[in-house]
Amino acid sequence: MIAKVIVDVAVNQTDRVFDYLVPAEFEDAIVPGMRVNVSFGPRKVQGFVLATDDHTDYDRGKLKPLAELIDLYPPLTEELLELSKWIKDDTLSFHISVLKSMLPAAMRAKYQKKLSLKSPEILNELPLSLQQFFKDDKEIENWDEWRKQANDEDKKQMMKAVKDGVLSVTPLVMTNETKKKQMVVFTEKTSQELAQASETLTARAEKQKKLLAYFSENLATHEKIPLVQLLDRAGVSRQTVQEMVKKGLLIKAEQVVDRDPYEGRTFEQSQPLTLMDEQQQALDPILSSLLEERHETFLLRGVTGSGKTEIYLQAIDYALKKGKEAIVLVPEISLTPQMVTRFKGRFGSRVAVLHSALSKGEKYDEWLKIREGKVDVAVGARSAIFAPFENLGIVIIDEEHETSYKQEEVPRYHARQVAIKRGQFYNCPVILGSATPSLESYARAQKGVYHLLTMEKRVNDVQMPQVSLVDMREELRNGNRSMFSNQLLSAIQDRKDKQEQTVLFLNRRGYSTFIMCRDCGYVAECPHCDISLTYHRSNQSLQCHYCGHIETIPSICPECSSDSIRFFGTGTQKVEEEILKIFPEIRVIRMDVDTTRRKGSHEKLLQQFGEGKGDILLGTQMIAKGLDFPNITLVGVLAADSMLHLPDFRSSERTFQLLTQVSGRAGRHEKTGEVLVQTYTPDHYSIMDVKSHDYLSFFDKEMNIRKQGGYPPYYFLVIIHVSDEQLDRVVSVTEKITGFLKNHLSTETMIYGPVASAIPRIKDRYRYQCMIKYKVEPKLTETLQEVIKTYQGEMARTGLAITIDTNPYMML
DNA sequence: AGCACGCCGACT
DNA sequence: GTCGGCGTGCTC
Repeated sequence: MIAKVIVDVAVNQTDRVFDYLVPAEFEDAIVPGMRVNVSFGPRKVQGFVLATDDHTDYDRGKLKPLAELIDLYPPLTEELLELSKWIKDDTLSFHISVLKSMLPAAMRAKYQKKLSLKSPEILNELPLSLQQFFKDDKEIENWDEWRKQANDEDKKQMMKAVKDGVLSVTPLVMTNETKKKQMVVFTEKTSQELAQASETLTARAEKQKKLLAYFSENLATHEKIPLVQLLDRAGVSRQTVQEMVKKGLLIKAEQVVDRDPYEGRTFEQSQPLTLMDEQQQALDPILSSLLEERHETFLLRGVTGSGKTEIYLQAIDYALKKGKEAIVLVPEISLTPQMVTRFKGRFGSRVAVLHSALSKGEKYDEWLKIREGKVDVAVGARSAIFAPFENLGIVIIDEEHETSYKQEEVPRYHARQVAIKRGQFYNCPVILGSATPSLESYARAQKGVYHLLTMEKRVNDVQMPQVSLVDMREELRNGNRSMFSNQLLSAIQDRKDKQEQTVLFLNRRGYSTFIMCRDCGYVAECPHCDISLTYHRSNQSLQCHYCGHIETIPSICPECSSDSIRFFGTGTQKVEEEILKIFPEIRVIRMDVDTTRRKGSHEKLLQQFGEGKGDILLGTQMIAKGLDFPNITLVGVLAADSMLHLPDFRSSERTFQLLTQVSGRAGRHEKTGEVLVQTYTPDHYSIMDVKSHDYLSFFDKEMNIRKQGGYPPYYFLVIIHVSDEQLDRVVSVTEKITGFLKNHLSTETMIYGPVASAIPRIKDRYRYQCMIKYKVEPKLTETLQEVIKTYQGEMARTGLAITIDTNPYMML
């Protein structure tokens, strides 16, 4: 038997199957989708079995046998293997990169080199300084790691010893998919036997008697108790337990436990809510698609607070009743406790949550529950789209317009496309939900490619919040130079008086604190990147967000020696300070990367706010979504247009989506909500349409602009990034690529470039790009592959880097 | 990617 | 005469 294997060597030349002989002992066990260890050239690597058959085009006599099977059970299903082929073609990634990204991080191979003494008796052949590392059978577990922290002399000696054959290097392939283990204690004796044993103990053995008594009173024979728990409950020490183990009365053992990240938390069981007419009308077509086992993509556009989640829940419930499984994708930042609680509350322990805040091990455990069929709902961020279900009944993508569904590293897949592929395979519906659908999706729904479902009303006929625009130019003219308009200040005061809550939203994107000289206009910039340095208050430094360069804050301008050098821009910390200056008695809960870094702090802050322990919730992106507190009646947006002018054709769309999203936080229940949007461009359509809650109007205007500019959804995009330390090479390579594309692609396709990227230099590397806009281009993949092939040698030898992004989201 | 093979310069 | 530089090519 022959196995077709994709090896874990991510380069162009090895991006194809390699044939291996399957040793007779593995023939019955081997299944496509399993990981295997194979020798590949002179080394050992991991690989994935794509298929097994009896055929090979290679010289049979030269085939190597595969070394070992890693899995008892294939982590990837046949369907996921097929899917991986489509993704690698679509995104021009290496097959191995796609396969690896389908698995939880804990299962991805780690390669290390172990350094050990050839034989123990030659220890004294080593230089004296190195002997400490190898005496008493010691070894260096991770040679690459060791080299990073060792001094040069030791390193040199060590390498010489390897060369002289005193030390040997053993390559290891490993993973860390270990399940959590805990020590448990149990007894094989009956309680009578324990009581008898207790009497034979001396009078001084008080603790031992106590321990035995605890066992005979509380635990049945063979019943296991975790060691930590036992110590706590019986009130004895480890030594006492150890003593009893020695005497053969108790037995200690290691046991694998299921790590449940939500252990110990109870979720109140929720029942399906009665749907409003509009909701029912949206749900019905989904249910019939489920009933008829027909693939269909639905675009559910429902205004904020229209009850989309309830529709998801009921659709899933229906799928589960048919014995099928469900995947729910939620944007990373909105994987809030509130969302998890709703799913856990309805489906209880049938839900696995793949949360970015979980540890590698916890994620692996959740993944395993899916693979082993212990759960039938997976809720998670982007990568949860690869949940290894085998009888998928429905896929839901909440906040479908979110850009985080596009992976920005290789493989650059979009979860929406992957979801539809899986839906087609399983003949099941895919639901894309959003209050502000992406232009791509809504255009498809209009064309009838997706089935459009609309909900214009909020649940219980709650009114949409009143949105007012505050013209900050006007404020400036009236002498208000602060970041708060008078209107916003009095509204905050008003809520404080009424004991209602306020959400203040600061959009940090394209808006950071930088340092500038007021006399000569000097701006502190990174010496390695073409970008200004950001002021970090916590350690009083200037940092580059792209390369991590840190420097101290100059007290005088390095250019003109003036001392009027100062900070510009606004951060959440600054806003908090300013608020407290104006309203010293107001309680502000600030949520940003700094205050939510610690695990669980996100949740904690929201809980505090929910309990009314704060008057104002101040934050960035992360507060825009999903929060639902009845007492929020005011939402203030400090700088609505801060990202409107980013060099990205989606900036208007993002502005509209984000503002609509934050506005939706206000007045979701009995109390009506008010939204104040501060802006310097109040007549921009993306801001005006937020005021009138008019998605369709925004859609039409934006579509027009996309049509004129030749952007999606009218055209498809591909961006080719080229970077290198030498500017002339970047330019010439990009030029050649552009020319090549012009010669090989159809005449209707537009090719732009070479142009410098929006940030022309990062980490001392120059960056150029070339953009392709096309409608139909059957030769695209082939042509792009040709480009990669042409430069693969140069990329391997030198620092030249070329990356291709099909359907890019990051234009920078 | 790694690693071996292989063909030209400065050294015991 | 040999050690070692890194260009080239292969890995079932």
